[in-house]
Amino acid sequence: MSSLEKILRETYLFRDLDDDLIKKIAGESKTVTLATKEFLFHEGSEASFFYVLLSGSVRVFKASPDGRETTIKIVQQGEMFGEAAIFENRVYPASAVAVNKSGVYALPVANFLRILDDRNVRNEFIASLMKKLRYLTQRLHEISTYDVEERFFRFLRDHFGERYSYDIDMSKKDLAAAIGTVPETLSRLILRLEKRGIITWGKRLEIQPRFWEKTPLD
Amino acid sequence: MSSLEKILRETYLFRDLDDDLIKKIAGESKTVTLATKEFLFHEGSEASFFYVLLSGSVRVFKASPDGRETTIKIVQQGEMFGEAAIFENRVYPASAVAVNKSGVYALPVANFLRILDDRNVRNEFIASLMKKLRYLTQRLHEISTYDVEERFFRFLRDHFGERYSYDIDMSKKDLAAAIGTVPETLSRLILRLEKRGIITWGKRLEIQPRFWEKTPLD
DNA sequence: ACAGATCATTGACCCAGGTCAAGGAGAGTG
DNA sequence: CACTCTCCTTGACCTGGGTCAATGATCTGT
Repeated sequence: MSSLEKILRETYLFRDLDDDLIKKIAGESKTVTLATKEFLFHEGSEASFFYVLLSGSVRVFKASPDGRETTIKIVQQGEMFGEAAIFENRVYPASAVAVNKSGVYALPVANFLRILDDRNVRNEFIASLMKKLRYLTQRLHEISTYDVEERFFRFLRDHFGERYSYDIDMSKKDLAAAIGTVPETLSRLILRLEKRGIITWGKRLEIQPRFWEKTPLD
Repeated sequence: MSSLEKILRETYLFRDLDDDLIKKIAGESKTVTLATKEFLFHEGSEASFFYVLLSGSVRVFKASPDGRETTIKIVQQGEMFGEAAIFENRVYPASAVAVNKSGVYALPVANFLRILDDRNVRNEFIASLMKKLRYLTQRLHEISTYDVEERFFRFLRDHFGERYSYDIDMSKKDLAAAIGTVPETLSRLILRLEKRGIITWGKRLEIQPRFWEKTPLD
């Protein structure tokens, strides 16, 4: 079993696939390594691959003609992305750029349509789509309902888990984008939270243990 | 062929299905009529059906504990909705309420899993999911990038088409929700646009023909 | 046709957070 | 080591649009 096959076994999308299918997929696809700030694809360009994130992290965003960007999601390890164009619209509806050094598994869409006949893959695939649907629905709700401070904590919890100490592996600029604001506002938020004694932002981000207990985010 | 079967033939999700499958589906599902403001399902309740809108329109929204709502989408005729819970999460992630008198086709999720084996249905289904994914992505971007005025015109165009005269078949309250604002702001927007001579809101909403030409929304 | 409820409009107020501008602090690079 | 970039921070400013409240206008059920 090649190393790529092993990697595939680890992505939940393909873990239940039988050996010959895995071989087939592995043979026709590839892994790509991305440097920080390197683009994987651009909104509007032809979508010939879709991806699964193996390591690092990738920011998916949309931009308007005037240059304003909306970060849709910071992709997490093991998640698939760039799949929105498998059928008709054969262009990516958003852009993807590496937030830091990342590795992705790239699968040609043409092959993928065939392996959708496999019931397990298909179900995993559809389940992934629905998970994304729920994510976007939730995000839309959060953006229009909660203020920056609440979005900040929700992002921490959803992205890193509910911890007391975080290793924030991205620039504050990217973090600001991830919670739907600008760096200035994030900077001021952090200052305010430090003054209130709720967080400390040194090498790592520390959150006062009492805090989560006081503010159940749901 | 029963009348329900005929209706199914008209929804693009099932139009390519062969006769015995259509019969099977029709036999195990039902149509429901909703009065204005009647709920079809509530966020968090068990999802045993998913739906296709046959007539009227339905508003899908999420609410937070404190009562604030976010309208995710005004469902259009022929669109499917409430499907996000077919696999794991067997509860609806949002609520659905009729904006005006509506008819929906309700399909038990249990049956649906079986008919996903049919390649055409499956492809239509996945294509629908991806369309929704693109919709939500776009909407997220619009909400965080464009102001109320631009969202107003984009909603008109996306929901009714690029016309000069509209029959707005929903309350201003719902319209305000649909573009992500409150009735007061919409009211003031309309006043402003009328003063500027861009629209007239009588029995129908009229837009000055020159307007669309001057403002290509993309 | 009446009463109560919901919807729409308008005024007054206010504030979260975006924009613009000006330094500083690293971090590569030649 | 100087030079350039990009990032981060902080101050000053301002505005879109949300909130609250009061008054009409419409609608609904009985």
